[in-house]
Amino acid sequence: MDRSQVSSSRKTAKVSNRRSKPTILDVAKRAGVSKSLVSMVIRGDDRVSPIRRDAVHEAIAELDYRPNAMARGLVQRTTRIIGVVVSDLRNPFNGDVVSGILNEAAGLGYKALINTSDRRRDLEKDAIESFLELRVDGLVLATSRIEDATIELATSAVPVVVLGRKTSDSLTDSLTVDNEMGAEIAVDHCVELGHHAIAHVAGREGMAARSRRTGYERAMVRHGLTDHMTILDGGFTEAGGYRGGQLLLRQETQPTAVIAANDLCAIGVLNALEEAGLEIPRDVSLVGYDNTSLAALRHVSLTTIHQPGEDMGRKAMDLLFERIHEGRTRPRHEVVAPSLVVRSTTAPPRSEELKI
Amino acid sequence: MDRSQVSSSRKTAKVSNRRSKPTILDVAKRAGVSKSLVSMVIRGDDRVSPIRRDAVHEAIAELDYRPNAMARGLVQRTTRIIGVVVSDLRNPFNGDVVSGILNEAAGLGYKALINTSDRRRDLEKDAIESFLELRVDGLVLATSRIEDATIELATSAVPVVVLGRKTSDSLTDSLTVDNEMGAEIAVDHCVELGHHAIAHVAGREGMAARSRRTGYERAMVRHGLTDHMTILDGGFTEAGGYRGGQLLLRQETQPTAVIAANDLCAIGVLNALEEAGLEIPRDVSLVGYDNTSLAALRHVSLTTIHQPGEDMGRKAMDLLFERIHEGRTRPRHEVVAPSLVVRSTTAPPRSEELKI
DNA sequence: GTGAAAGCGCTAACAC
DNA sequence: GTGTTAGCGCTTTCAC
Repeated sequence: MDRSQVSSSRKTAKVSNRRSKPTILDVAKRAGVSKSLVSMVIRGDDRVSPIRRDAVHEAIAELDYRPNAMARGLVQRTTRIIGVVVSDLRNPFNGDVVSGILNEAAGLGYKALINTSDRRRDLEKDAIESFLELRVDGLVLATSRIEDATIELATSAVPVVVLGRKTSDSLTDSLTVDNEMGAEIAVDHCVELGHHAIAHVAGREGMAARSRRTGYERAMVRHGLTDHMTILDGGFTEAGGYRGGQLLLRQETQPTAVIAANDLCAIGVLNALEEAGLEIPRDVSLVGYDNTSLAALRHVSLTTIHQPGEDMGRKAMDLLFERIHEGRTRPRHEVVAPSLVVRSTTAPPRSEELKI
Repeated sequence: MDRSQVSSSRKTAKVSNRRSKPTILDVAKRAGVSKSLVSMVIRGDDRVSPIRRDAVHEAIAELDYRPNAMARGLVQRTTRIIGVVVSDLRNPFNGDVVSGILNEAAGLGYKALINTSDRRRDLEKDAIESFLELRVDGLVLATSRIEDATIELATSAVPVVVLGRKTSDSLTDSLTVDNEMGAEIAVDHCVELGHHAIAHVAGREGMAARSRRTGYERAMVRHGLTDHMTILDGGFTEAGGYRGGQLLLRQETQPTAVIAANDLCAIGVLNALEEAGLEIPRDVSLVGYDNTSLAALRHVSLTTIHQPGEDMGRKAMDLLFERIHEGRTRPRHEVVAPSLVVRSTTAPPRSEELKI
């Protein structure tokens, strides 16, 4: 009711009226041209005479006009927006992924918007639903525990790429890091340094834990170190690593190198070993996994396996683009390679122990 | 051209046609009612007969219909979306803030979308501009180094709350943590434990560094410890803390407690002190700032100052809501209180040193 | 080169 | 209770 009063007074108070924003029509009137002319200027159409173009630009500046993305999206049936759903914004790795998406998206003329389920599984569906109602052009799902049904739901509406796990349906793209390979690289590194007795403090649950364990086993077999294989119960937490470290100390022949399930776990192992008077890497070499900011701490300086978060983000955006603009319909399941970051927790074994 | 062919064949291939999504009209036809009836059902209007309501719901499910948020937004002139711009998604603190916004927004019937400038100042404006074109109902700017002009630009279009620093203009709401108070709390804690010689390894630049330093000074004066005041050059990094720690070791009368500029800095101090053979907290007590995940590590277990990120997010959303729905126009500048988290790096001073 | 007119999908009066 | 209608702000043929 008072809304109509406001809009009827718009004509007299164009600029200062902060309630209803100027429309393309306001710009057109002010510049003395038609709506469509303004539209063309905004889109950079070159068959507009310079005189009018300037007039339009001036009017836009004076009115502080900003095109309405909803109106445009409605008619163009595309938003040039990619929705990104992440499970946990507190995890810096997701920050890397998002950063990669953002950069690649910008280069391709897209914008990315992020929504998080805040670790709550029931919110993942909401987050996705919101994006679908917004009519995003594509979706990146970086949330490992999401339900298959939810993924299919999204896929039926828009191109989707799932990060961090393989998808069960055959329609959705996926992008994963090769956890087996990561663990193998870690073992290879230790072997190259001269270690034979290499233990693994394993994670407890989830695909990542299983794959890393498998990779460890495979590498040990490949190097003919089957007899030296030791898998200890640990977990992805510092406490789990500590537990694993204590188990390690009780082994009759003590390993000279340890591959931890992740960085946090490695810190736990470190604590347990140091408490027992061992020195890292003099007495025992230690490799983490994930290359979190923890590992980079000088105080820790952990040799670890890096997952290329930014690259994954970029790649995810590329996969989306292929579907949106190049009409690809066959799903792709990309696997990216992790890499080794050598810091100060690995070294050749002590000569005494080499003789064992 | 072929688009029109697609839509003309829509009638025959309603469900399986994944190209153009069903509209409210498709639902209406299928349910044998009018558009507006469907609209009412979706909005939960209770003056629709149950028979028709069911028919509509059925049609919606069959067609996998999803309302178009853009079309709705266009006519309602509101999106019920809050835009959140953060400078760095790798910083877990921002994760807390976003989480708070999200939760509060959900309770108030809003959704929040996040965009990041990825630490690049030139992208902040873009991020904001995108949100404004999307016609978000409000904006949370959690990016400390943003330019004043950019803030004003945003404020002229939509309610804005700036996090982490006071705003210079008198229109925008702001929400800050009291850094002075935080440092004072840290000093108070040490004094209560019996310390007198309390040093501060300061940050190098920025408002936060200055405020924490001022808070330290004020508390020392308040406790009559002016003679014991020692401010060392450090920085917000681990290396900076290490440097500060070394300076500390060179003091003629050595402090029994240290307040670091932040947690990272505290880790650096810790390293320097431990390398010199000192034990924490037996020989020296240490307080960090920020309560990052680092501080919680068992290996570190740092007493520190916590900033209530989630609360701030919630509060930011509340401030926005006040403007949007309660028509507040006078700006509010809220300051929230930090709190002390006691862990294992602080203890009473050794009795020998008490006698000094 | 430029303008008129027809929608994009939806909501909100307003009739009945 | 239900249908009709008039836009929301924009792009896009299609004339001129």
